[in-house]
Amino acid sequence: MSERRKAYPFDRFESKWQRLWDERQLFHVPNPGEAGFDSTKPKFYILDMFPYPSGAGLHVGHPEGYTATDIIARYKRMRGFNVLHPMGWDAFGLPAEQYAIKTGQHPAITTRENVAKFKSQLKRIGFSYDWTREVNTTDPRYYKWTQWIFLQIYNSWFNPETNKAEPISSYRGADPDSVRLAYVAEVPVNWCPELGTVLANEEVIDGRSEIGGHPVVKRPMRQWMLRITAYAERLINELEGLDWPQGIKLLQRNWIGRSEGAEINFQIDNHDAHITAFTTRPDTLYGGTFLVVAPEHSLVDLIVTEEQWPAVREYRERTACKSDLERADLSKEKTGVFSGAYAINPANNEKIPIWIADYVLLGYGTGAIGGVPAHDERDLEFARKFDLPLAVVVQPTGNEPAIGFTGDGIAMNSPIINGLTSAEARKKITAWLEEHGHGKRAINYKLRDWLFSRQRYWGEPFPVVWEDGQYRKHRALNENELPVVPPELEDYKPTGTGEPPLGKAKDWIRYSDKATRETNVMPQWAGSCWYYIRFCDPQNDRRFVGEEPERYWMGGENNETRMMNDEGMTKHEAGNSSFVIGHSSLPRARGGVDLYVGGTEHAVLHLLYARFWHKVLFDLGHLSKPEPFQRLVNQGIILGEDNQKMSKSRGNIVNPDEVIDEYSADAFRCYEMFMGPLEQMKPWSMRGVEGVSRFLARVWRLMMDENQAGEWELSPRIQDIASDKSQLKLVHATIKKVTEDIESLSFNTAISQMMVFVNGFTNVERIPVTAMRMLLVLLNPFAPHLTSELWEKVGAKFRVEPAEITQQPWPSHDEALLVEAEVEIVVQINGKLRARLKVATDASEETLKAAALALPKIAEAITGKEIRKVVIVPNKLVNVVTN
RNA sequence: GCCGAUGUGGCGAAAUGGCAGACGCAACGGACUUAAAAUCCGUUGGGCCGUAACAGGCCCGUGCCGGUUCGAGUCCGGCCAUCGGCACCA
Repeated sequence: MSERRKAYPFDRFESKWQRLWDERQLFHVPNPGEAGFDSTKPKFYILDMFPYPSGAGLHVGHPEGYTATDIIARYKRMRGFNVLHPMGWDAFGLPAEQYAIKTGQHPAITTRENVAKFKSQLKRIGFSYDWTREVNTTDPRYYKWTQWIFLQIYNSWFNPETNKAEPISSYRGADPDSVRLAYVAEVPVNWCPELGTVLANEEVIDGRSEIGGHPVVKRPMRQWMLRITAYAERLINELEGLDWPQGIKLLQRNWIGRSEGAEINFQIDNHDAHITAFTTRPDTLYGGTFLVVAPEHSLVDLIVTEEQWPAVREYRERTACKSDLERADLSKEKTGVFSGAYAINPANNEKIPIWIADYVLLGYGTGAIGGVPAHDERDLEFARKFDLPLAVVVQPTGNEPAIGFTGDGIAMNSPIINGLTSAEARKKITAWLEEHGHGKRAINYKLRDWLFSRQRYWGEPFPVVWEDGQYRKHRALNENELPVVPPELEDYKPTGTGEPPLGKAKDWIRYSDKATRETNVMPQWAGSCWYYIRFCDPQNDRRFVGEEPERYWMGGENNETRMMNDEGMTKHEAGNSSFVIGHSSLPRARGGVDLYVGGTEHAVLHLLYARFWHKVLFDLGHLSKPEPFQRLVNQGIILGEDNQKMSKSRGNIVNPDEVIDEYSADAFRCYEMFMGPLEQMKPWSMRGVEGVSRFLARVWRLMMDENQAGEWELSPRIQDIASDKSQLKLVHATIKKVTEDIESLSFNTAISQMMVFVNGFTNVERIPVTAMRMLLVLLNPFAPHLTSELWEKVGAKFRVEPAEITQQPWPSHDEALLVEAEVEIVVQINGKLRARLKVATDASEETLKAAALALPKIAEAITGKEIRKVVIVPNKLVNVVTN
């Protein structure tokens, strides 16, 4: 196999073209004001999710999305856009640090090596990135600005009046630290002993760490938090205008988890205090027969009676030991303990017992609930376990039993709201509660504030110091003190105590006589939260991004000239004619990245965090639009040949390098796209690669012959002659299909059409050079090396300007050439195909009907039957309906 | 349990409500070759009828059941299966 001759001599020219593209800086796009910037062109910002450069190198999943965006980037350039298509490295993170722990090698070295490997692999595939814009999150010139953004967040607060972030100086309250968007809290966190760090909720899956699958326990620690919850409402509402898959929007909405209801105050019997409970069903208030508070609730200490203390203490200790996994285990029975105290149900003034149970979570709502066993599954289960009373207060509208009915019905046994529908009842009782000072309308979110510190080495240090003795008062550094560079360390191991590894760098920690540095570092998400902004102006050392480049690349909302250009650009010479095809279906920019392609795994993590940061920076006037990514597309996962997820243990991993060695980079690219729809999950097939490589070889041999000496030369079949009618039709049908399919990201069918084209010219003795040129232009975004080489060969004999294929304008098709004089009409009887008919195109309905009924087969079939109706679709079919 | 996506030949897949299976893979047959590989040409959803052989014809078929329609892979309702997400969120 390995010694088999290559299907075509790609190994002789692929690296040549990659080198030439580099040398000629062909894909470098200048910023406004820079040399070579063309302001008459519209912009298009097309972005990939930048990778974490792991030691294992690229696998075939990465280049799937990258190939799709590269095709569009190349296509858009040919359509006359200024295309921003950058790549960089999300290089902070655990693996490099773990490697450092094992070997003592500094993570920066590992990172540099891995980046070099990834970069060379990407270059081998022939991606047209503007490498002058490469960024690396671990570069001090980059993370200086990550730290700067943290300072912006730290130095601002969310003003509920204006519904946006403002400088902290505009806050009039007593304690600004209590409202900062970045704040310190002693919170129960997800502590992972194995990794020696805390993790965000998003990084914990089923009570285990997402990375490594180690157990995670709850433990209170001093942590930096970002007040993302302040933006919950906007993060939901502003999803609306984005061109994202509905599923991803839904995932984010569910993650944020908005629910509307009421907070109700329950007076504690014999105490001058009350417990506030959140509920989405205030209409069931009369059914509340007990109260449950979370074990960690602050009022527990106050209300528990003498005789109940031992039981409560024991219960609290027991729940504290539980992992999240155990606590969330639904299959297990509910647990809880009576506090000894009672509260008053404000609706009916009844005394109800207060229980303590871990099915109530401290982190959601108020950490206390009113138990309504008749109309809530969990409360019902709890009530049955501990023999608490039930009260039915909602009458189901159907035949369901009232006990355990959780839907909306009619309120009953509830004097204030009897007879009302649940929706009406909710409104009325909430108004009643507000009126009597027993509660108020409230909205709650599942979304928690973002736990933003990590006890690690390989991350961005916080630009913060602690003054007045250890951990007393935090103070942000000045901008001019950035970047804060992490110290060199001998030993990167976690301390195991929760004290971050940076704590070992005694000299570094000491900031001044009375101040020490913060030793936590930022999570990996920090760098990826804004890299797409930095790409607009990556070399800027005075600002995180220049105002003009930001406005140009992220501004969106095309002005008149841009609109005109977008349309006008399609007007190019195409074969023998010019014709403008329909407008682009890729959306017009409304701000932000025009197209962002990446995996679904980032649906709620990266994409939510980045939106949050973007909005803060927008509010503070640093950015021109409120959303970072206008259009999002998720590529599907590529499975192994065995239809299983690719993994080392299954031994089904496909290495791009090997595929390229054997079949060429172009075949690799084309196969990745030919496999199926971009967004679909699909299995790899080496046979499939071979098939696509055969197609590319056919393109090669269409234009090249091998002479006696075994050298390839331009085939004498290629001649400067006109295409015949059917060839012209094929050319234009292909222009149309390929253009439309690229616009709709249907790359697989675009390739199919080009296969049809090539099949049509196989064994043709005299091939019109114009048709071949057209094929090369259309195929160029998919197979840039092959088409560049052939373009050059063809150009050597038949001169054409410009000499570089990547600078060719994209053609448009002539609809008139697609119309045949005659069309075949399908004739059906009662919807079943019975005959075919050739008629002149655009024949009238009468003509069609007459011709169809005159067909012997049809005439015969309808003899003796009544024709009830004849359906006629011009140029398509005739359907005769009989009885 | 809730939410979402998907379900079409031996396989990857195509199909503005209008000829189901384009294109590719695999398989089979043929040409070229001493032979093979490569290449080129052809056949290829299932069943039945038909013919000496072609030609030709009929029926069934897009997970299952029903509906709308002259006509449904496509639209509507209900199931089933697979995958993904969330999961005591009050």
